[in-house]
Amino acid sequence: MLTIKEIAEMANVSRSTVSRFLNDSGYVSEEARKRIDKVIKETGYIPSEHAKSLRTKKTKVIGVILPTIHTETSSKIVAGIDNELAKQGYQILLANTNLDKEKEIEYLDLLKVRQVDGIILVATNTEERLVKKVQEMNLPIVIIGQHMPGVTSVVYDDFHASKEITNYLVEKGHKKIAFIGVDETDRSVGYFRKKGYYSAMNEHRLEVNSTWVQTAIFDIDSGYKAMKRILTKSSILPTAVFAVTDRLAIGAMSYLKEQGLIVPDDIAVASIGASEISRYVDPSLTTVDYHNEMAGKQAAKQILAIISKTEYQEKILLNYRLIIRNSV
Amino acid sequence: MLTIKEIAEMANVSRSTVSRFLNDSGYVSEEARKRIDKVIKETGYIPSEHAKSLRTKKTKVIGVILPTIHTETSSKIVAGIDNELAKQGYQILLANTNLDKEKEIEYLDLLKVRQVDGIILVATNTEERLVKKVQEMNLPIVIIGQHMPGVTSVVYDDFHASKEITNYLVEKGHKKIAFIGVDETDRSVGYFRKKGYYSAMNEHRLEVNSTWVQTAIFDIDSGYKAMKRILTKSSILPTAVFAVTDRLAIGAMSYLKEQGLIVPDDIAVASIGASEISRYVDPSLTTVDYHNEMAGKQAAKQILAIISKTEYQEKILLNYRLIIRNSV
DNA sequence: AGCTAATGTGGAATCGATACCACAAAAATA
DNA sequence: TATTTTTGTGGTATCGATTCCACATTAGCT
Repeated sequence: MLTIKEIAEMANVSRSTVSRFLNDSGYVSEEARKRIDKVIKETGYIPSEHAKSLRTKKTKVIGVILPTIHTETSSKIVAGIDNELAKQGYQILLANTNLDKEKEIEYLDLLKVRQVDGIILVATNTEERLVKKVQEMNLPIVIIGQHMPGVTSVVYDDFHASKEITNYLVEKGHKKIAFIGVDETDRSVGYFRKKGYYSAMNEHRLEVNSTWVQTAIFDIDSGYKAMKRILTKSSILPTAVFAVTDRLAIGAMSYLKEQGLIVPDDIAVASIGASEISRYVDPSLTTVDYHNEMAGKQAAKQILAIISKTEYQEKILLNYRLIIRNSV
Repeated sequence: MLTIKEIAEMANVSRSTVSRFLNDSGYVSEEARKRIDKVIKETGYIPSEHAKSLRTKKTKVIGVILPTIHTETSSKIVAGIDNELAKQGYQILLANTNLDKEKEIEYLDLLKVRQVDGIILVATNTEERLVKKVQEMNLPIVIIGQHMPGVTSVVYDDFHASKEITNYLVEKGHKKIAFIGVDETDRSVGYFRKKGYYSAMNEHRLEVNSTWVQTAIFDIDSGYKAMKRILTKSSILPTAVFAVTDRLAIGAMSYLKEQGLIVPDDIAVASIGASEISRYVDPSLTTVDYHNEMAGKQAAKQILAIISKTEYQEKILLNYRLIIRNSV
């Protein structure tokens, strides 16, 4: 590989001069400039980023830790991050945990070793150990999707979004509303969305039958099964169901159809996510748009601000938008 | 940051010894080993990857260039790659071209500068300049999705998949079959899939009305518009349509529904992709499963084989599977 | 005992860049 | 003309690791 030394020799200057030329730091005469430029163009020389980072301690790489890469939410977030970072010449080093909480912690170290300039963590939980680790990282870091004390974060307004969509179901005349959620260790999706649902139900003095509330994991099939449990175990059948993600809602609808029930006439379905297909399932899904790309974009902006030590907010609360379609 | 020098001092040995300990190269006495181990555990020292790569010329990072990150295909491929690479302690440096062909070439250089150990390119075209660049890279590289002479590649069997699904439509009694494709500079999705379609039509001596063949781009809305063009411009209406991707098919179905046409009774729809939602649209989509995760996995295996100089094939042709559902 | 081989250790060069500093020449100012 | 400033250049230390080599000590074998 070509090095700065060879370029220097070929252009008849010192390594220092070439370096100054490359970084536009300090004086370089017009003559020298031309010679160096010519040699570099001819040889196609590109300086080694590693040597550079070794000295400067900067890599222009941001580590991104994802719980899973093949969901629409994740890829939209990454797209948002990437767009913003690319503008500044930063790149993404990807770490996929596959929903393994242990790896979330592990990868923080791994990325640090790679000397990334910062880390964006799309978090699924707020376990003690993770929070502690994050706080001790001593490296610019931004969390997406969960609140952590003292850590810069970009969060969705899960409580209010959830409450609003439940309210909407009530407005539409539903009194018996079921809920498909996920484990509460996921504070945002699990805990706050459930709280929003209960809060709305309480305010309207509506009863929540315990069999109406089911816990699922994140895939479509799990939504199917949860809906099945609701229908088979409940003595009083609900007239509406709110699922915390689109995928769960799609699974639920799939079971309802199988049972010959009509959505929304027999049972209304609503969810959160606004995935692309939510428009194309039949009936189209009433859901909440969370602006995932915006989340990625904001997180990227924050991390760049932290790195460049310009001002940044500690907490960014994203807004959301209710999308009314035909499933309610 | 902690360096090897400090560890050496604290453990009362030389840097060489610490290095030998870390890499299990050469002799280290039991005593020294214990002392070093203790110091490292206590301090939480982690060696700098940059310094390491500077000397060893290895980074354990693979660059992945994607045309777009927020499609299911892409994220599945990346998931496949990631799974395989993670086993060997490799990580992914992501580069997203946003379908910009210029960037595809640019990123090859950019990743090289970062001294990645290899590159996996999910290609959308086989333009002269790109091919030339790839061949000149002088770095382990694997292409997914397109054929390139002299370059290791993992490809789908577009021609036969396309032919088979067209044949299936014919078997089902359709004689007037429309086609929604994409630009032919995308050899795989654009050119070969179209060829497969024509080949099947020819073999059955079926006529192809020119208005039946429409070109779209990759999103759902574009499928909608293409379907609209087919219906509005054709004097003889087709009884089936084959779209080269699920998203296009979903767009097409959405238009058909809007027009009050019943799928599959009035018009049958088939496509390629087997995206998760293809099961959940109504009617569920007859499509071809391309095993995208497998593509990623194979590409990762190939690149690791090239790096470690073990044996590898120049071309891997993936198999596919027809999934028969209700849209035909 | 005498000699080769195995075991252990540290010094120093090296990877490819940056950055500080000394110094020379030319230009600007007194 | 003398002196300060500006412009331009190269030498050298440095970043944090690895690796080769020299050298010492211990063990193993006639």
